[in-house]
Amino acid sequence: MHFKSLIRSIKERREMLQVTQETLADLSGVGLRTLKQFESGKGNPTAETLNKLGNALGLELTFQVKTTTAEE
Amino acid sequence: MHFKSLIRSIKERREMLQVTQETLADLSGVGLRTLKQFESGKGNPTAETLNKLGNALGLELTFQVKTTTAEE
DNA sequence: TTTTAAAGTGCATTATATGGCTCTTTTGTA
DNA sequence: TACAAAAGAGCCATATAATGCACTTTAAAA
Repeated sequence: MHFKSLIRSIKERREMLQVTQETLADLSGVGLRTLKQFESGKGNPTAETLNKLGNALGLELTFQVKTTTAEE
Repeated sequence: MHFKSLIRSIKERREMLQVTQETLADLSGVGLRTLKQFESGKGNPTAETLNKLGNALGLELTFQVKTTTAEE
């Protein structure tokens, strides 16, 4: 699934800030169980949930125009 | 809700490309009913649904680091 | 090692997103 | 105006996201 990269962003940012899943769950208002699911590669988060997590980590969920440059 | 801006992106892009809701629904695989809901300001789309719509429109769902005014 | 905090999982319940069908409202055009 | 296409909304069945609780696994420190 595509949101894997979104979750990766969450996880990387969380770890960069040295915040535990539990703390992030508390700060964001997202259930710990839910956050664990995402970071272990499962689930299909809603925009609201992604926003909550993003807000707590200083990340903003956006649509970017895909520039058809080369590959990655 | 925050995903309003995401939906706005979808809608603006769709209209810019002169694609109807129905066509976008077909192209993206998202139900027409669901797309209508979003564009009329309701609902809480999942990452998967946002991705489907984004893919059909050349938009990519990403997390951006929030820069408060000046930073690098 | 042993201990312990953090992370991951199974199960059950509740809340809600999805999507088809149908009808109404809005909008653009002749 | 009138008409047709597009957009919006109500109803509702189904699928699944969110969540808590209890348990297991992992990893890092003592």
